[in-house]
Amino acid sequence: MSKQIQRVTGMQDVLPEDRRYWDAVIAAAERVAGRFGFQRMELPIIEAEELFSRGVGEGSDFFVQKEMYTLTEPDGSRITLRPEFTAGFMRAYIQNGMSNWTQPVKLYTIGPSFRRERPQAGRLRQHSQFNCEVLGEDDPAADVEVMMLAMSLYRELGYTGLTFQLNSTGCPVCKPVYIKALVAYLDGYREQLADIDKERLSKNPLRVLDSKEKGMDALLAGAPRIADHLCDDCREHFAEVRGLLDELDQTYTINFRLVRGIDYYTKTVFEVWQEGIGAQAALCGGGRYDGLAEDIGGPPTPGVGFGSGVERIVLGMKEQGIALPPAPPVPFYLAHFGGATKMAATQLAFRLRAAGIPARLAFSRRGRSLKSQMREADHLGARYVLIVGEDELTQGQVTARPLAGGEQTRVPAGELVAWARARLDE
RNA sequence: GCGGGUGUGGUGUAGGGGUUAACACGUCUGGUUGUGGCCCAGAAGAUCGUGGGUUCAAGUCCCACCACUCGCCCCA
Repeated sequence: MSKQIQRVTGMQDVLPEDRRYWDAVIAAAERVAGRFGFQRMELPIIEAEELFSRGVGEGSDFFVQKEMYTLTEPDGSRITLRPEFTAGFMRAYIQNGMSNWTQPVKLYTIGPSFRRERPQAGRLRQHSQFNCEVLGEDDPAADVEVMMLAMSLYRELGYTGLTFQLNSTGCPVCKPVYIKALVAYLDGYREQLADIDKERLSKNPLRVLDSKEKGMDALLAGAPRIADHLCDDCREHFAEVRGLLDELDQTYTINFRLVRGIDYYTKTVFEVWQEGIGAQAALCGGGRYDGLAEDIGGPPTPGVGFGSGVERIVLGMKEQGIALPPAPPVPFYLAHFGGATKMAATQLAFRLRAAGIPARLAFSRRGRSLKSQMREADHLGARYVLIVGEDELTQGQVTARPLAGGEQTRVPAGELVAWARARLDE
C-alpha cells in the first residue's frame, strides 16, 4: 500500500464518469466562442520564466518564486509551466506579428496550467482553463463582448443565479492617485487592522479591499472608492461598459472591492460568482490589461479577456444539479462460445466498427458461459447482444437479442451491418 | 509556509485493548445441455495510511511522519 506510487499532490485523475462533464463544458465553450467569432489556438505549456516573472511586475515576486513550477535547463535558461494564459497569448500575438492581421484578434484556448499552492476545493495544482482574449482593441465593446461570452457559456450550460461582479481598476494615471487616497484612509485606522492587513497595506494596499478579516466590511464601507478617482479616459470607458451591459439587459453588481494587484491590469475587471463551490466562489475572472504587452517587451497593445477553470465549472454544475445528457449506450455486444464462433464474432465486430458502428466484443481465453457474457452486456447497458453460436455459424446467421425487451431474431451474417445501422437510429 | 478535520477490502461504513477484522454496495462464478436484470448460493478482495512506543495482548491508547480534505496566505 505505502509503496504504491501515488498521484502527485494537487494532481487529479478525471475518471470517465466525470470526464463526461468536461465534454459538456468543452463542447459548450467551443460552441459559444465560435458563435462570438473567436478562433481556437494552442499555446505551449512551457514558456520562458521571464514571460511570467516580468509580466506580473514588481511587488509580486513573492508568488513568482514560490508558486510557479520552474526548471533550469542544462544551458542555464529557466523555463516555467504556465501559471496563466494571458501572458502567453500576448507573447504569441507579438511573436507571430498578429498586429498585422485584421484587428482585433479574437482567440481562445482550453488546456492545463499549473500553480504550486496548497490544494483546496476547486483549486488544484494542475487545472484546466478556458481562456478567451480580444487582442489589439481598446473599445469598451470588446470588454463587454468578452463578458457576455462568459455569461453565455454558463447560461448555455444551464446555470442560474450567478452574480456578475464588475469594477474598474483604473490605469497608470489614476490608479496611483487612488491608492494614495486609500492608504491615507486606512492609515487612520491602522490600530484596528489585523496584522495581515497591516502587511498588505504596506506591500499591496489594494489587497486590503478583499480582506476577509472581521470588522473590515464596516471599515471599508467608508473607504474611498476607485470609481470616484478614475481619470476621464477610465471613467468614460467604465461608463460605456455599463451602458452596453444595460443595453443588453445584463445585470451586474458594481463591486468596489474587486481588485487586481498586478500593475498591467487597467480599467475593466470582472468576476462571475457562484455560491457553494468552496471559498473560491469565482467561476471566472477577467479584465483589461493594456499594460501587459509593454511589460513583456512588445509594442503597446490593448487587450481584454477572461479565464474560467473547467474543474470549477464542473463543480458548479454539480452544485446546481445540472444534469448531463445520458451516456451513449453500447449498441451491440458480440457474444460467442470460443473456437470458430469466436473467430466469426471477432470478424463481425470489426466489420461493424469498420462501418462506423460501435461494437463490443466478449473476451475470454477459455470460453465463458453465455450467462456471464449476457451479464456483462447488461452491466454495460448494451442494447443488443449478438450471439454467434455453432447453430448460427452453420446457418450463416447471428442471433440478435434486444436487452430492453422484445423478440429475439435471427439476422443473416451478411446483412448484419445494414441491420445494425438501421437499429442505430431507432 | 500556517491552521482545522479525516485515514479500516474497489466504494460507503461498523468495530474504542483480547486473538478467524464485520456489514452493505460493487466485482466475479454458479443455480445442468447456449440467454442479462430480480432472487438464491458461493468466491475473490484489507499486512486496519506508514514508522515507532506503551502493554502479556494494539484498527483500538501515545508519539512522529505521510497522504487526503477544508480553510488561511497568495491569486496570474
